[in-house]
Amino acid sequence: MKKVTSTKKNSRIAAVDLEPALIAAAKKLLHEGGPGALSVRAIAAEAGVAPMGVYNRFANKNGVVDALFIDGFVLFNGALRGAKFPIGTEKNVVKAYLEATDRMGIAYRCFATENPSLYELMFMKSVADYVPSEVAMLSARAALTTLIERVEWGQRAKILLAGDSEEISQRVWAACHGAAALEIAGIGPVVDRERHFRKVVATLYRGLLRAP
Amino acid sequence: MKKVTSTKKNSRIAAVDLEPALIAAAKKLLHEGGPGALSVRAIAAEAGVAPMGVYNRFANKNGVVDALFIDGFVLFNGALRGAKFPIGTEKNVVKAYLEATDRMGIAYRCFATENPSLYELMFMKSVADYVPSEVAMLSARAALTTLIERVEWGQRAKILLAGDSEEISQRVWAACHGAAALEIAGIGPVVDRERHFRKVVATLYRGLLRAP
DNA sequence: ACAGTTATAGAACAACGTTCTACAGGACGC
DNA sequence: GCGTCCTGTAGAACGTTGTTCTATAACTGT
Repeated sequence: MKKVTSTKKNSRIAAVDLEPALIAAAKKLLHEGGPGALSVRAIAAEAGVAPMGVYNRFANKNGVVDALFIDGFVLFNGALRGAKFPIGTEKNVVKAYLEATDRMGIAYRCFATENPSLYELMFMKSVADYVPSEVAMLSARAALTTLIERVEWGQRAKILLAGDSEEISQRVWAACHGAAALEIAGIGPVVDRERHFRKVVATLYRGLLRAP
Repeated sequence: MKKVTSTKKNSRIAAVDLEPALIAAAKKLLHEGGPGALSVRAIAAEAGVAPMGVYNRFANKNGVVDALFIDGFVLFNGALRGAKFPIGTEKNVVKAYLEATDRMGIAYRCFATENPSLYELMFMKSVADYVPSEVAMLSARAALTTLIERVEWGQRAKILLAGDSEEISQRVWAACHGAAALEIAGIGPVVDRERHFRKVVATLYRGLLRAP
């Protein structure tokens, strides 16, 4: 084990930043083998360390899971924010807005289908006995904020119905999550899953329109 | 172990119909302790038998889970069908129809919130390494059929948009499931969960209306 | 250089799903 | 009615899990 000499006093720096290494190892295992492959021994082995290495950095296995959870929501939030949003100068604002919501739906689905195990971990309790920590819940909350901003934009532009933007945003989230979750679980007869997902989002937004 | 004398030839009947007893035991454990409490040893002990009793009746633990899955979908389908549906003689058909969809949404949410562990098992992969069998998938499919019937009713009455009723029904399902899953997972800031759930369903159906 | 702290590896423990191994007791041919 | 077969039973055992314990080795501050 190579150690890094520390400059901080009264503290000892461990093997080359083991904490990120463990998280990276866990992420890799999760991605390649699903939640079932996420064992303390496997994580430690992947990071080239003994199982105790995990417990020296985290309270327990769920501590690592929590890190994945938080990291996942950062990625998730970034994916949502990556969907270009109309500035408001378009001639047909409603059309532009709905196209933007469509892009965001696509981004949502892409995140879920490209990282199904991560998505399951974040939303589907796939890791038994794991309950998100307080800070994890905050990072989840941050992702909702993105949705809220989009909804409030639509409300200000008089495109969407007025009302509690937090609650309305969660309606959007619920629709997206439902479609994504059923797709990941392989439940339902729908074959063209992407089209279906976009239809779910579009239908919900149609229901939110001020003047349909 | 009390045995039941058999009249069938060349077969031996085991302790008082152990199979249903094991399923009942599993159901009780799931309901009281969540998916984590569902262990082969616990199921067997609850049914007053050795762990091998499980393997004599089922292929493995997932066999029991599959039974719970199927049973859950029968219950679920019954709950959905229990929501009274308009016959079509009402003076305001649209209003009656939307009230019926509201009732069905409430029934959906009731099932999920009253049997959260069962709902997780059915929809949220809460039992690791469990994949529903073919027949289990069929029972899940049967529940969707109920939704399809309701949607097709609305289409025939010219209330809802025309289109692939299977796909449209799954949109409804996705919205319901999304709201239920987020509620069970405790994700999202919404406080009045019942109101929110009904809003989700209502918003989606508004998006499906022919003439809003 | 020495004392003290601390992360480490590896063994150990309980519980898990599953398999193996005897054994007991009803069902069948006679 | 009797002996044999078969089958469901209990209990131990195996490998793996999360977690804890223990002894050791190595860095830190003086």
